[in-house]
Amino acid sequence: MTESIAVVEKSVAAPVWSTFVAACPTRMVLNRIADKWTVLVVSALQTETKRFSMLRREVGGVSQKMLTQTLRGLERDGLVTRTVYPTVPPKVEYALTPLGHTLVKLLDDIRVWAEHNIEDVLSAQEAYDNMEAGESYYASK
Amino acid sequence: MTESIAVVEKSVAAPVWSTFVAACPTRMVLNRIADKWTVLVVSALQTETKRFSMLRREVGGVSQKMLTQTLRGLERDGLVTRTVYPTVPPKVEYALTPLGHTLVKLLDDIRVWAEHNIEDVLSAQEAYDNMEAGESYYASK
DNA sequence: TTATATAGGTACCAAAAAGTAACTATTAGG
DNA sequence: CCTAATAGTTACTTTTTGGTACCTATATAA
Repeated sequence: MTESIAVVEKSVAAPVWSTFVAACPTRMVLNRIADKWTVLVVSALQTETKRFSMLRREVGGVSQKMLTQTLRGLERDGLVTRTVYPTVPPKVEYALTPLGHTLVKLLDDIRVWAEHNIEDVLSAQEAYDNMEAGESYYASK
Repeated sequence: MTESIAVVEKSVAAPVWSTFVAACPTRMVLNRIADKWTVLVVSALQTETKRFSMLRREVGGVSQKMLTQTLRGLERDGLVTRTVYPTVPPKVEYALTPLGHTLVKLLDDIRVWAEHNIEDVLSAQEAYDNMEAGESYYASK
């Protein structure tokens, strides 16, 4: 066991986030937004408060289980509020918090970068996939 | 099979990225940057070109396999160049491309948002975890 | 009486991601 | 002849994530 995953370890003035640390803020944010449904759910809530079944209809392909799981995670992180109306049948409304709205801006930045560079990435992938035959270029040495 | 994962499907003027689509640029970017090592590798290359073993030392905890895999992915997407010096023992240098450098800026945005809001998120988590007992607040109806 | 609607929960299964350990090639140095 | 150094590859195992199907409660409407 020569390699230990660093765990917080407030040691001597070291570059705290330089190695893999699960508690790194950047990593936490990536773990939050990078799952399969979070971005779609947040986007769906961007304009208005919505009920569970409405979200289920709008976010195509999501199962009940995954929608619940996603919403619980967002609620736990203070990005979404959950309001239960104890009626029959039940009514539960989900809404972005102010913090959740700032996250939308970040997602916009990602989307902008993505749309701006997707062409380059795709053509790079194509070029890479079309050589395969050891055409990796060597340096003159 | 009532729920099909939408696959491109250039249909009637529909909100193309509204449902889950693997080819969505935003999703591609998230898939690229959200794995366990990519951010760390890109960060390590931010300042200068580095050799494989140097990266392995700097990115604490990464295995040979995962470092190779991560670098191959970045190379395929045109974010990193790989230069082989056919010496013995081998020498291989990795460097960010201009496109890779623009990605660094995006990662900075994410890091800034994360560091700016981590306190709020952590306290929200704590609050959420400390109720558990059905204290979900009900609306007046 | 039975179906319907809403908002879930839970058990089980499949697929994907990541980790571990062992193996490769080559040449220089002792 | 044996070892070390670099940059990997491969097979196998574990962990994480996501998906499917079925279960709950309750009041109303037919």
